[in-house]
Amino acid sequence: MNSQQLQQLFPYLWTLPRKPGEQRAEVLLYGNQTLLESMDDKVLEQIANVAALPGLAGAAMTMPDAHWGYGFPIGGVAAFDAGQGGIISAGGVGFDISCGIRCLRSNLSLHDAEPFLHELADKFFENIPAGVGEEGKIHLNPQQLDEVLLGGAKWAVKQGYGNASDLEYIEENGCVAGAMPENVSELAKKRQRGEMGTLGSGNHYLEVQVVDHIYDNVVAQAFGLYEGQLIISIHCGSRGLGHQIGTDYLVKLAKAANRLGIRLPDRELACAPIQSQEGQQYLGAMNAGINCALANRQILTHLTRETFTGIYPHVVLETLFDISHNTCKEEIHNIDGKPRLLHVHRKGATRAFAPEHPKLPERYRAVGQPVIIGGSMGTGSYILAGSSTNQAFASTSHGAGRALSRNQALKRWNGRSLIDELQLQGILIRSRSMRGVAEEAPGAYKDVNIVAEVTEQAGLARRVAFLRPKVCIKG
DNA sequence: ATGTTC
Repeated sequence: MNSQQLQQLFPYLWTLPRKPGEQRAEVLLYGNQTLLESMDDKVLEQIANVAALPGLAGAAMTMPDAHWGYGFPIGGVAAFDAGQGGIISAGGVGFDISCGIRCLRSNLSLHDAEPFLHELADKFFENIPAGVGEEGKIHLNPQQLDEVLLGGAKWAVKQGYGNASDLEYIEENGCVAGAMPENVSELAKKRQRGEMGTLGSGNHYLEVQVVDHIYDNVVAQAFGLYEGQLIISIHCGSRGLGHQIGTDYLVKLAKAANRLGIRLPDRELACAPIQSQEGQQYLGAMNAGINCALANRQILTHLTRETFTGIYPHVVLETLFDISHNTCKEEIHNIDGKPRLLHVHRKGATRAFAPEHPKLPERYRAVGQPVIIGGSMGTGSYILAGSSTNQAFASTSHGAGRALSRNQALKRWNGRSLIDELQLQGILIRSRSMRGVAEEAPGAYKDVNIVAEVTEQAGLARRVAFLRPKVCIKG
């Protein structure tokens, strides 16, 4: 986009001035000039549309990694007040409900693990189901699937996948309230019955990484991180179930908007008042989708431990944190100094509670919530910590963010040669889809280093550690 | 993101 149309408020905060007669709330864009210039004009159009939706509280915002999405931009944050006619939108959550990252810290250094990295890559590839429509070893009957939707990661731990300590370090302790499996279609449930414990495709991955650099020693110590340490990150979501909920409710919410006379600036912004029947139905289905994703990452954590232990019996893998970046959450935030209960849509945006937030586990209370910014294949990831300077409804960036579309990437790169190039850099890629690898070429993403740096400079979160990839399993 | 044009 052309940054001339924006007005700079602070070094890393911009606004889009309203045109005469334009009826909408304030739009705020976090970033520097380079990141904003590289964004599609559609991002601006989309976030201005969001700012025109009913019941918005405060400003509609984009994070430094924002890019064009369905209706809402990816990297978009918008909070709505149910009492003021505020809406909920499936496009504001994203198709992959509760897509997120589970990060595990190990008791091994890269030096210890170097001799068996190839074996680790092969075994992970063998044991972690990945790819479109790929099913796992777990097949659930309808009643069991409903239990997943109600119980989330707590259900998974009860089944023997992981332990109680995992739950302590998952957002919402592994299970959100308000899930209503009865609001999830039979088709959505059917699609999921064989997909628990699977990675999926696209930008999802399981990575073995090494802590390459520590930015903040005090916070790193609280997070249990040190240079040279081996880390595992699992990026995935609610698979077929979440996608089907999104598809189902786009239609239902569009009908509701029409029935209730809500004027939509874009039909992709299908939404309904939070207090309407359809709004409540979607909330119940979305919360079921969140629990599905939390259970999924918990089972994948178990498979990761099983695989790793098979190669290196003394490994200990503890959950550092598990955080989603596609959700709508009911939270209390201050608007003009007054606390209000809001529904915060974060689509491709990570929650980042500041130090002393009551929902944080004791271990992290003094330093803030771990925030995971996942990089593109082969480029590295960042661990950050929530900051008291955040004024974006406790939200921050979630990843590098695409710079080129999947089609553009396919024209420019070849999967096989990318894998060869990365292997020369000491990064082992395993994937069944060469097309998928080409679509995920590192060059198709923005520079994650700049995203993390600007995220910190903008006061959204503080950098704690940089993780360099060693093994990457792609869908 | 996605049984990748349900």
